[in-house]
Formats: sequence, C-alpha cells, structure tokens
Amino acid sequence: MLLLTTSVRHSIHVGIDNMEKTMTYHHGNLKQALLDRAAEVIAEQGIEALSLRGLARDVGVSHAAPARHFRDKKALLSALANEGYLRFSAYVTDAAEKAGADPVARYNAMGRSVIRFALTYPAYFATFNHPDVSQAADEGLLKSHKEYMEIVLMAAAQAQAAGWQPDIDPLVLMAFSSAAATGTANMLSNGRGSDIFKGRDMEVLAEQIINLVVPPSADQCAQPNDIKVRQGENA
Amino acid sequence: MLLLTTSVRHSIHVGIDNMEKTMTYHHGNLKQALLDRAAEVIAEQGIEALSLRGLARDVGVSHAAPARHFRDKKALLSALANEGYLRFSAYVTDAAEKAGADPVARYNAMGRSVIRFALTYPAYFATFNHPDVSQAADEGLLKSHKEYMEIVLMAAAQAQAAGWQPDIDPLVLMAFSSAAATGTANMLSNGRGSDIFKGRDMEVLAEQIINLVVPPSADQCAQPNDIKVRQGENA
DNA sequence: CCAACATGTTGCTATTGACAACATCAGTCC
DNA sequence: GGACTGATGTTGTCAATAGCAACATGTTGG
Repeated sequence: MLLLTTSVRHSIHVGIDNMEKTMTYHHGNLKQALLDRAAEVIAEQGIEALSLRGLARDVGVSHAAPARHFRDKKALLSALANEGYLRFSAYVTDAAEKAGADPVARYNAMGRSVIRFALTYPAYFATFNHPDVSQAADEGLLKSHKEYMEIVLMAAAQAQAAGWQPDIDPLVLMAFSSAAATGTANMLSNGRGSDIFKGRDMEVLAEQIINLVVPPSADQCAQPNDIKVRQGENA
Repeated sequence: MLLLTTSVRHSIHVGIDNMEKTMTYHHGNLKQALLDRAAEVIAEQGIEALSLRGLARDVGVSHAAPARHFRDKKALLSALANEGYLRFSAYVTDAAEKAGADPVARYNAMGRSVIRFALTYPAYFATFNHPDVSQAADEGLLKSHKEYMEIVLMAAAQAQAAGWQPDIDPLVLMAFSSAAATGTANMLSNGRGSDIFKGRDMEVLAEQIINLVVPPSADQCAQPNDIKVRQGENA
C-alpha cells in the first residue's frame, strides 16, 4: 500500500520529465521515494526502527540500491533532516507573515509555530533534533541551521526594536527564545511530562508558555511609561 | 586499562559484603561495571556507538553475560538514564540549597545548575534525553522524572509566592522554565549553534539566558514599589 | 551432601550496515 | 549505428550485532 502510494507519487514526478514512460527505468526516483518512506517509518515507529534494508524492501528495490543515493544511514537521515529543516524554516517564516506587521506579534507567532510544527510533523522534528543527526550533520544541514538562526536573530532584534527586552543582547534573546521554544516542543512532542500535562490542550499550553517568552503584541511589552524595574545589572 | 579500573573499583564494593574473597566469583558485580563502562563509552563516542557485546568485551566477560542483568540494550540505557537522573536531581536540589533562602534565587540557581550538569556530565544528560530512552522509559525512570518535575513545580510555586510571575498558573511556569533550561542545556551541550555562540563563555551565556527565565533574586521581580525608571533614561 | 539458584559461557540464527563485482539503461561521441 | 561512459540497480558476501538456548560453574541453604 504505502509503497504503491509513494511509487505512484514519484512516477508522477518522473512523468513531468519523460511524459511517455511512467515507470520504465529501474525505479524512477528512488532517492525521494526513500526519503518519503523514511519519513513514514519514523512517524510510525521512530528513528531506531529505520533500516536501509527495510526501506529498500518497502520501496521495492534490492537491499543495496539505497547506497547509490546515500552513502550510509547517517547520510540518509541527514538528507531527511535537511528536507525537514527547510519545511520547518518555511513554516516558521510563514507563521510570521500571517501574524501581520507588529514585530513582537510576529516573534510570538514564530515561537508558537515551532511547537505547532513539532506536533504536526513529529517525524521531521524528531529527525533533525536527533542526537545522531546533529552530531554527524553535513555541510548543508549546518548551513540551513545557521540561516534559520539568523532569521530568528533578525526577528528577535526587530521585536526588541519594537519594545521587547530593550536591554538585552539580541543574540542572548535569540538563544533564550529558541531554547525555550525548542525545549517546549521537545517536551510536548515526546512523551515526557505527558503525565503531568494530561488533560491539557497542547495548543493552549504552548501559547501560554510562549507568552512567557515574548508577549503576544508590542503594546504588551514593558513600555517607557510602564512600571519598570532596574535594580542592578543581570550579569 | 579501563576494565581494570572498573573491575578494581567494583571489587571494593564486593569487599564490603564479602570481606575475604575480593574477586573470586565470575566477575564481581557485572551490572555496575557495565553501567560504568557504558557511561564512559557514551562520553567518548556517543550513544550510537554503544553495543552490549562491546561492553561485554571491555569488561571482560562473554557476549551473553550482560543479558542476565539487562534484557536488552534499551534496558541498559534505561538503567543508566535512571542513574544519571538521580545524580541530576541531586545536583539541581543541591544547587538550590547552596543558593540560600530566597526562593527566586533558588529557582534561578536550579535553572543554571541544569545547564551546568549538561555541560559537566554530557554522557548522563545525553542518555536520559535520548529519544530512544524516553520512548522506552521503564517504570522507575518515569517515576524519577515525575518526582523531579514535582520538585521543580514546588520550587516554581515558591518563587511565585516570593513575587515572580504572580498571575501565571504554576504548572505553566514550571513547564516554561523546565523547557527553557533543558532547551538551553541541549543547545549548548550538543554542537548546534556552537558556530554562532563561538567565543562565548558557556557559563555566562547560560546565566544570561536563565536570568531571562527567572530573575536572580526576589527583589528583581517586577513589583509595585520597585524603583521605576523611564526607559529613555536607561542604558 | 545435595538441590536449587544465580551467574557466566558457548554456540547458534537472523538482521543489519557496508562493500565489491556485475548487470542494465540512457545519452553521447565518433 | 555502435562502442564508450556514467548513473542506477542487483547479487553476493562479510563483519558486527542482538537475541535465544543449552550448558557449565560457582553459591547458597536445607
């Protein structure tokens, strides 16, 4: 079933290039088929259940065929993480766009979208957060990650310019909010703590937490005329 | 070498129970030796490099011996995670004690200690944060984790009573701070972002971030009677 | 002393990752 | 048009591993 699904989907891709023959050549585009099936397997059974041979079976090729496209398992995971990261990045950027013009509201929306992504696409999130992957991250993944961090950094700086945490180093702000958002996403997407949070709406919880990171709009930042604290520097 | 170290260390343990015979019986206490060696391997080469057979070799027993003590690899990791979690919990509690009486300062210190633990004992931290482990968490680990969360929850509530975030659900506060601390610890202990944070002192960075989660002392919480400063005059 | 038990060993099978040699197909060059 | 080349996939193989079963050895208690 699943293999058919993917195969068919890819035969369409192939069809774009070679109209006539839909599936003549060996497989079509094995590479993408493997990535797609890998995402399915991870979503269903977790990363540890992933095997190159299993993927090959599912997709209907011999056990060594994947080696042509992915040197080893890590390379496949790395590629999948890359794909997921691009979606993730687009997802977060999109959330910012939809939030309107207020930089603080945009930043808040980005934070919430991080968690929503983790809950919506757990396979991708689990993949590019997996220790094995980030340990053996290839060139492209590092680059994607850095670009994403820079996007967040700019968004943080803009939120700051709109009144959020005016006295803090933007890089620290970025690190803080990224860590909080990612940490929350991790906490809510894997089982940990599900006991204590049982019965809570994840979306609501996520929103409450993110609102502690950055307010939902600029007019809720501490403003010049607000009560403000300044009793010593935060080292 | 390493095996000798562990063997000797454990023969001491054994000696406590049976004074005379230090190492007569098959190994001594294989279980703890395996756990210790596992911690070493993880620290050196990461979790994915861990194999039961490799551990058995290192410790000097046959390949099937570990099975008597750990049904499978996950069981060993689970036990190791449990051990690490106890240390972690004690470490954080200890940090709170050393921070004195101010509940806010205590909570802040706990947050910093989470990150310090991750940087000091990366093997333990990586183990009980590893997806495989938390996915297949056994009874004891879940219980340890829940107890820890309740300790943090109480500490959060006490910090709140001392003036921190008076209007927020304590459970949300706990989730927020845990996620932020754990997320930061993850970010700093694995390589991710090391590029952007290059050249920064991890301890300082951690402190700055945690100070955004909870102020370093109760008198720095936003309070009606605090010194009020117009933002324009700051900085 | 013997029986039950815990602990460790040896041997086996199945799965997996990784590699090498070979086969097939497409496009190109002469 | 036919051989060359490169990309893709197949078959065969090897080493490492997990997991199981049968057996051996040391320990303990009746």
